[in-house]
Amino acid sequence: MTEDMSRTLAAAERMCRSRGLALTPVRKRVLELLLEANAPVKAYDLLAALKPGAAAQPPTIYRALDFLTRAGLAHRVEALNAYTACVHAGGRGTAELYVCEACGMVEERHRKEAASDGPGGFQVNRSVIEHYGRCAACAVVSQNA
Amino acid sequence: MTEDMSRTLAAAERMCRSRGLALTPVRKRVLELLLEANAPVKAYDLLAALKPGAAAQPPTIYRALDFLTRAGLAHRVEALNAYTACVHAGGRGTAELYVCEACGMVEERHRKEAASDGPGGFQVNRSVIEHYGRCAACAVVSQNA
DNA sequence: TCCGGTTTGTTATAATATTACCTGCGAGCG
DNA sequence: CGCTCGCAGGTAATATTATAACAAACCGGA
Repeated sequence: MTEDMSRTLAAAERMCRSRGLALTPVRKRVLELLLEANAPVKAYDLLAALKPGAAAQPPTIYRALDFLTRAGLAHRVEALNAYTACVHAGGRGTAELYVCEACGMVEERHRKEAASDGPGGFQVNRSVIEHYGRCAACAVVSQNA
Repeated sequence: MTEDMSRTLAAAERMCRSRGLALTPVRKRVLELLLEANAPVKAYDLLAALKPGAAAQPPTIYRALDFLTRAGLAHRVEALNAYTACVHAGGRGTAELYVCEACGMVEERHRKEAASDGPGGFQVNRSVIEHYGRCAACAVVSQNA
């Protein structure tokens, strides 16, 4: 576990405490697994990692993911049916994800706010913004190939 | 079938002919179904609509949807696992979708460029941009409620 | 203590999507 | 014509992703 991860976890704990959210062992463990992975993780892979041997059941993981995403501690990567830890624990506003298709790395930017409402008076509640391509390192490699 | 739909279909046919793509009966029918719906449609709903009685099998519909999305005639709505016809048949660039959570309507905007490349030299191939909220009409209704 | 809410466990099943293999059809060509 | 090659679609089976429904455990406050 890197120092960054410890810091992010600690920040998550503080945030939950201050908002009265329960970061239970299961939830915390799932967040750790997401942080350890350097790429989006599938729900069933988390499930397998959660209780090696005595396989946990799907609702366990989906409930934890639901909690984490609501709390702003994780994101669902819609186009991959996968999940990734949020690096700006509990950050407000829309997260914009840059997913490298070569190495899996996810960069995250937070848009300041509420994406200017849409065309013809459309009121935006929630936005999904995901970019797929190659991170700088992988772009170089594929150039050489 | 509205006049708009006929026009869009005709445009799709022209586009396919000019690019040497085969808009076969199955594919055309699926596109019609997407156009008739005023909201994103699930793959299995299309499947049911495609061959009432003699249920078609999943690959039929997924192949058609794959063709249509590649051809730029339809979009997959990632966060809904659903599909919607593209109103700018074959338009280039990234489509940005505004999905009304009340009535299901989808507005579509096309961003001109290939989305400015991302942070730290990230090269974007493909972007998913989906906004969820309320269209102008539904926003008014919910205000009155 | 008892109650009420929240979290987790457990079983079953629903919904979404893909693999693999086969059939048929039409274009190009000897 | 007869061949074959490639694409489109049919079919069966299965993989993957997600939820429903209900029971048990836990925990704080009245």
